[in-house]
Amino acid sequence: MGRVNNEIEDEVLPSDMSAAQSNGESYEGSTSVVLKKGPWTSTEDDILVDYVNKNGEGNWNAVQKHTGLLRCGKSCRLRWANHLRPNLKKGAFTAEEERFIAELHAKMGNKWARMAAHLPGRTDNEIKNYWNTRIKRRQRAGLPLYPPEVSLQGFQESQRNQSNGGLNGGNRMHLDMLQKNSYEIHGGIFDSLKDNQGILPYAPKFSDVSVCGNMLKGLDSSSQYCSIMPPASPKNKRLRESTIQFTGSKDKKNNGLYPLCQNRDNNSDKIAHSFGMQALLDPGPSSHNSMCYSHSLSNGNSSTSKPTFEAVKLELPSLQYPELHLGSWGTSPPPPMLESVDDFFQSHTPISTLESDCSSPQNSGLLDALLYQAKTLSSSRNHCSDKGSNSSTATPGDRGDNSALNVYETEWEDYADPVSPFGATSILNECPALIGSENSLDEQLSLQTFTGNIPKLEFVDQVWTPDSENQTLSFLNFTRPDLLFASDWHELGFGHGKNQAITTDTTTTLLGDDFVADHKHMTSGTSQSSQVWGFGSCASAANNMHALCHLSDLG
DNA sequence: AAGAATTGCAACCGCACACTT
DNA sequence: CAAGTGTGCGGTTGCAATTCT
Repeated sequence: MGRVNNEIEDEVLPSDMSAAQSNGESYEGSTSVVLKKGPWTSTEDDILVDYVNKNGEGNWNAVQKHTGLLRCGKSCRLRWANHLRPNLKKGAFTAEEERFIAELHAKMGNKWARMAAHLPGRTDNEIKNYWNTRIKRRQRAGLPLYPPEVSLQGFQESQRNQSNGGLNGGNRMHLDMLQKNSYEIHGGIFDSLKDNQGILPYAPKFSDVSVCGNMLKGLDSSSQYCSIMPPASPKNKRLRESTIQFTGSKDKKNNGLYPLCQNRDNNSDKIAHSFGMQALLDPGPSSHNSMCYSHSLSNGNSSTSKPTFEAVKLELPSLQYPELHLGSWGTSPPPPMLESVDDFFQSHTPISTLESDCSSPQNSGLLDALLYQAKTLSSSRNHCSDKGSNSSTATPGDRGDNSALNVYETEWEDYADPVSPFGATSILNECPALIGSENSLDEQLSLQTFTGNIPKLEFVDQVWTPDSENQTLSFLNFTRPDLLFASDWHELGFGHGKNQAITTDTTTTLLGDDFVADHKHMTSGTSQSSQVWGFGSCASAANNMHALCHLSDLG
């Protein structure tokens, strides 16, 4: 697309301003100099390019003085940066770029300039436009904002955070290291970024500070994302990092040595941004430390309270939809089924994250994934009644084969601006139950929202790839949504190896001993994979969740 | 074929930070 | 140290192109 530029007109220095204005151009400025606005002409471009070639970038306000170009400095800079500078890559984003952007956005949120720093030849404006378009597109299609592999990566990293006892607010994953595998998978497309590999030993050290407490305490409910919430702390200074991003491995500051003190509040703020959680996280003393769904109890009425983030802006950091279809919360009429499902999964991406990247067309990129998912969703509507869940259908092998999804090979970033949704917040946001022992009763009871949305899962669950689905359908002949949910929840986070013990502890705390007993029973009574016990125990877990929710209703 | 609606992009705007004076 | 200036970032807007009805 693109407008037909009126570059042919070449009215750089219009002597007849009224004529130019009639062409949709406008002028502004002081009495001495009237600056032009609107589309640039080729002549203007030439002038600007010539000026930059001679004088270099910067000092944009001098352009007008030296060349007579009737453009303000900001406009010149923008034009240069977005259209005129060399090595700009024009045209549609490639599949790899799209996927990479998704990854970056999941980690950074709407930090377009920083994202652009990772995409040579692309501008922040371009990425921003692309992303906004993508949001609309996927929302229309009722699809998750992030591709499954991105979601899974975040989920697994979150799990890893959990298993490491928390994440210090100032000790962040290094983005570049975090994405190491992605770069490798993307096959040298982002070679420059590979320089970062090996700078740090892949496993960073974590502090023992509880991520829940630490992050939540520092959460600055900036009004940027929720007009309801006044800023609770002074605005953090913006960090100029775009150049740091470029420096890659050569920049020690960006490689794990960032001062912790600098980031604490900033971290919390950004993390909250990443999750669109401000409203949820800082509603005031009464709800302190309440995580997702805390609205359920914020006013003592678990079922009728309205969400506190009605004014959430469109920032979508991290595995979150910008718009949560708030109508689906509380007692408001639910939105159309498909969107509801989708929204649910924005917040609980783990369920969809296990879709095998190897067996689906998603390998071809986000657009393909979009088409594929849309098709699948569409077809699922016709089959949802005879198919069980799914999320467990991604086999351990699926995960193991996908290096991009292997959290244990990812690196931690020490981002000065840590907005990674892949921090422990992710898991808190996506799986409130996992918060377990560290959480308040509010959080546990808030599970009601989970179960309340469960019936919607059936559709989205069908997104699973046919292959993996077939493998496990025999186990999944459930119709109870809570079972489906629970199985998803369990299978995703807890079904494998070293995580099981942690999982069991956590869930025991939350869900009670009978859950564990059930778990043991299932594991001892069958040789099936962890998927099986996952289902069985999750049935129990789901029941307990229901009980909790029921309690909250009564309360 | 025509009008309406939607889409996608370029550019602008306001704000905040860094640097200079 | 405060004011002024330059720069960059993220959000928003305007509008041509495209698609839909």
